[in-house]
Amino acid sequence: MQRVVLHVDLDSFYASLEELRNPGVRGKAIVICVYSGRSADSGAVSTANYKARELGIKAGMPIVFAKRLAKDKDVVFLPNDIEYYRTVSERIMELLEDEADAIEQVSIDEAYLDVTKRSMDSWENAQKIAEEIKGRIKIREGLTCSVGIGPNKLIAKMASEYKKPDGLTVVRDSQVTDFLSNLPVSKIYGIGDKTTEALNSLGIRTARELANFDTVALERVFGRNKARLLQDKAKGIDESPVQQAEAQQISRIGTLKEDTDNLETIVEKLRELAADLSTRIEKEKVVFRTVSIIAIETDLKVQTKSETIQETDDEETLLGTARSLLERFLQENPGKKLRRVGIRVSHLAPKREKKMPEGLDRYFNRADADLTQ
DNA sequence: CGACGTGTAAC
DNA sequence: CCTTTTACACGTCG
Repeated sequence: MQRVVLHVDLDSFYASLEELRNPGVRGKAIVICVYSGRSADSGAVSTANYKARELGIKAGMPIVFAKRLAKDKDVVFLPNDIEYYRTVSERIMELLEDEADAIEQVSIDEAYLDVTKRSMDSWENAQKIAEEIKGRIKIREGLTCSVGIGPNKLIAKMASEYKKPDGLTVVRDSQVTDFLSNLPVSKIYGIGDKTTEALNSLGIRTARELANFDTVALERVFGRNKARLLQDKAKGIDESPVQQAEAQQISRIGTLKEDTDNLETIVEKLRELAADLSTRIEKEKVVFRTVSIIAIETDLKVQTKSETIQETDDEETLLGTARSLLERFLQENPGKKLRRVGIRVSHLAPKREKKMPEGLDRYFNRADADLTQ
């Protein structure tokens, strides 16, 4: 079944929005930061616009590094304002919904669109739809985006990467092999540093080499599933549908003012995070069965601890469970101090509408819970 | 198999 | 000297 899939990626979204609402910074190098609050410049770069990227400033980099690169240059550092970015994002996603047979939002600034039907299987028509989308986003919001078009999500995603910013790249099914052939494996979506290293040590450097590599030998290194996944990617194969997936887990994480192993100090932070998480749980109308804490130590090593309980959506239960997990963690790791701490809920299920008076439901068997839609 | 924990990846 | 959030694969254990 041949498909036509678009990937729409808003160009340096956060930075562009700040330029739009603050004319004073237009045309300058702009760096959007997540400040952690433990010292003046602690935190990381969320987005750098293209002017800032020219200086070597990139997303994920510590703010202090970015400031060093910006030394003596005219660079604007701004704190992020996710609330505002989300508002604009929602408007754009609504606009995209009108342009697609199906849509899948993957992050605040990215979405896949299946346009197979409305393009009538024609790449030319798909390109017209993409131009239409780019025009609308430009007129309505003053923003540019990069669009990739391909026979599946993987190719659409890599096509949108191909030309940025304000790009439009079409990779027809007949062009997939050529598009990928000499691409370094590190540029394949889903292949990161570790996997690139492992592939390189097998002498594999390009997508073509990966696609043609002996499958059995690859399986010995990566296991059957991962090996299959890797070779599919290298061949541009991706059957996953464009559809909004239900959330599997929801989490919140925060940075402590200073490294500590003090129970009450950490619980205070957990309390904040649990409150925030509960708001989201309520908004999503879900219940959860598993609670985890995420402990990030001074050396940034991550450890998790989790417990599965009776299905609930109660904030007190959430915090209580997190607290007991934290107590266990501190007991098992005496002397270890935490830098950051997080809380997560998983095993989510849609919340059922209450049909009987408060509390009465506990007299009934809950074995049918899995059948709820 | 379900629960739990870790690693990898991307944003 | 360092953010945040999510997904998924996989190993291990009982």
